Amino acid sequence: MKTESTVRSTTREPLSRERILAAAVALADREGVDALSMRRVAQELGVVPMALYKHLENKEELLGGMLDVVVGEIDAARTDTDWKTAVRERILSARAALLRHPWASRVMETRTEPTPTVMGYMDSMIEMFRAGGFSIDLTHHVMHAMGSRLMGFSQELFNDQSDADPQMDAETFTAMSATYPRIYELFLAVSHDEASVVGPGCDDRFEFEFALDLMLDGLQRHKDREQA
Amino acid sequence: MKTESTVRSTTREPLSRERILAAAVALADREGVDALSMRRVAQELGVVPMALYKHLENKEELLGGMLDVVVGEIDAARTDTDWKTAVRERILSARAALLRHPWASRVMETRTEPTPTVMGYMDSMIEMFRAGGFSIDLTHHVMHAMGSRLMGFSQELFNDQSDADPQMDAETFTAMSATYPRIYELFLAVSHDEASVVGPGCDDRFEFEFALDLMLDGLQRHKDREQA
DNA sequence: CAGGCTACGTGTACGGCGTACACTTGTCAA
DNA sequence: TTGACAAGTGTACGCCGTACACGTAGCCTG
Repeated sequence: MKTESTVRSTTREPLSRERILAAAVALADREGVDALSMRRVAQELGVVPMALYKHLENKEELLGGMLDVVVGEIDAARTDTDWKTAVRERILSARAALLRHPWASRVMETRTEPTPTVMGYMDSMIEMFRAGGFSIDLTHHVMHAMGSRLMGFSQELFNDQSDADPQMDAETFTAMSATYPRIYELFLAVSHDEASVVGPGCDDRFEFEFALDLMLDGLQRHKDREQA
Repeated sequence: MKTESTVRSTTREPLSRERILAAAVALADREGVDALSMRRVAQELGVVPMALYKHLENKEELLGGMLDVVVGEIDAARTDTDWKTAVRERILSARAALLRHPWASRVMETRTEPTPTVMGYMDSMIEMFRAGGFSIDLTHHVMHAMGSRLMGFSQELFNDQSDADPQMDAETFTAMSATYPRIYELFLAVSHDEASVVGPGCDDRFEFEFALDLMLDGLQRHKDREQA
């Protein structure tokens, strides 16, 4: 029947770059970036893998597009405060976006070329520092020094202590004290410290802001010295 | 002939974890980490892929072992100076090791669990701060704040401007000035600045040390405040 | 010296990946 | 009606990591 086939074809709404990216982001949020393959995304959309290639060059472009979605969630820059507050808040907004999409920082690290969206974000970040009175040279160094922190993340070397905690039995615990006495000592102190908070482990937000403020304060001093 | 086969079998010296790791590191140094597959490493050693699995659990362990090789190249901690000098020099030594093996930082970012070797390195790093008079709490924050910088690297968002430079034609250049005026301005200033150095682009070492000192100075201040 | 155990290297095979390329099909303008 | 064009399909290729069964050579014990 003509009508039915027409109905069916209009019922299944057509693919588009946006629909693909949304599905991919949702999949990565739900099952992690390791589960994200062209084939899997296609399956999620009820479509054959090669169909994606009508809207995307390749997987690289898919990943880039997904990052653009995340970057798009970062708040715009405030213009009604001093540079430090504005930068600080924006970076925390970026961090919040990355926390909603935990795969994003890892994908970002992997890529070599930034997308136009990311470039735009960097551009507006530069603008914030320049508007705050930073010289071109200092701003340049700042951008390097801040690095990925501008995007709201910093790579921790062992990021997963919250995971290892509960299953750590007494045996490995004491073994650790012999092999890595300093780490053990730190670990012990932190566990005690945070007894009031839910469970042991570090307060990630505090640690991030500690490091962020360390940098911002240092930059402030550099700027003041430069202008003096 | 018995003798010949005996000779042959002794001529081809047996595989070992060390030989495999060395071959893998050499391969990654030469052709990049993307070219590194179990099959490729095996081929490099004139052996069938599955042979590697007699000495290694899986590819994860191969990567971990490769990182251990790199970490093993980092100088030991000096004990004859103040904490800041000692930490600074050691981190720069780590950076030098990573520059010799450009794939290493990316591999490190990828992994979740640190190897015992890396744990040992972290332990000794903690020791340096503690010996320098940092409290346990502050040391803890320091470790988080320093993050991957402790291992001698920091992730830059667009790490490859030196590559894009030469082939950038006038057209894209002016297009950039319209789309990303602030990046353009920065770029222009930097290019001018470094005319004395060989070619344009940034002095990576300077940028790394700028950020490192920014952190170390900030930490110094924290420590002094704490002790006051 | 015989026999078997063990450590090490081999061969084959499986399921998954990204994606090239040739094909159908559905839509709409001329 | 037709025929061009865009969107989705199907098949296939060459990679990947690695499970598993199989030799085989060397040593240890009887």
